[in-house]
Amino acid sequence: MTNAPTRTVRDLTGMFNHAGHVLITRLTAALADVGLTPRMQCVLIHALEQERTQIQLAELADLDKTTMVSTVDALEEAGYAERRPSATDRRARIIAVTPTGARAAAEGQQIVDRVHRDALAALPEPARDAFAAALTMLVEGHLAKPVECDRPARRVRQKS
Amino acid sequence: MTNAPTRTVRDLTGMFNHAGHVLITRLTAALADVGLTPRMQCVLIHALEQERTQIQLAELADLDKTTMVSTVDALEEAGYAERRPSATDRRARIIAVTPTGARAAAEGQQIVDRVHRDALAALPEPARDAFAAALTMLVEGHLAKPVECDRPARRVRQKS
DNA sequence: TATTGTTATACTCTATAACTATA
DNA sequence: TATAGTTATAGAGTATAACAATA
Repeated sequence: MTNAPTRTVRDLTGMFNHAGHVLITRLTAALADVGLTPRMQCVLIHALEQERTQIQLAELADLDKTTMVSTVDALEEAGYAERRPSATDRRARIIAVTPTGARAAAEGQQIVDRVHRDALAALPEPARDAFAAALTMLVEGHLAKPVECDRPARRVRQKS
Repeated sequence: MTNAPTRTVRDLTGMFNHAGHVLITRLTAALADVGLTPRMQCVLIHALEQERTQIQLAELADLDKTTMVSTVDALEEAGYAERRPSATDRRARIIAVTPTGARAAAEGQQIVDRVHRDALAALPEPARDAFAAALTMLVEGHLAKPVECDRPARRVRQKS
């Protein structure tokens, strides 16, 4: 018996996109309870870890710097964060998380983790960790970065 | 020793979205060689299987019927398909694939399969089929459909 | 009254360019 | 000259509503 060739997987792309979209929808609905969007939550968490500028946060959250502006606007309006001048670079703004924002972020992270855990819990125990490990391997390896493309495809820049 | 709790997976949503985006980019670049977009390819293949109306194809390709109009426009312009009146419903149009379109679709499917196979080939053999099976299980099961949501999240309706 | 296909339009999000103030 | 943040705008793609023809 020879090794069976890898079975062709139909619609792999569609499955990734579908799963991502459903999860974004769930995160959006669940995080609304604490006044956050997935994007705000992502930025808030990274801003909480250490002093970071908008540019640094944009990089971590995979956002354009222009998108970061409106995200920080929303965080300020919600009272969850404040722009403060950097002590070392007068061009840059440190995003300081308020106590209220820190509480929201903590609750938000529990929500995010729960949504993700619930999703993976649909897999039988032996497959669960292997699936997560394989997905991580793909995303960090072969699927790490897109090819350059004349007509760049529409993108969903949504993490969590 | 008790069972270890499922490790929290960071950024599961982000990984799905990222993988989907990278694959769309690759498909878009690769399919351009045969004059197809991923969306055209998807519609063409389903139209080839049997006589189908635009609405039926829209359902299969997960497209809005208005998006289907422009997709079929593109297919006609490329000479890959034609709108023909349905024999049984004078409102409906059957999308008939031309011989040229059939050849393009066949080449396109090989391209799609190759891109997907290459992606999965990045996983070690024992994990490959298990990963595909788990992803399918998630998408058909727990992540089958999004929750209803006040502010519906932006969507990438891209299959293949 | 409901459905197919079409058109037009609004809306959301991304991408780009230009500008300021600093470095 | 380059970078951080901002603003404005263009661009791609989705969603919605309205319409004509037909069921």
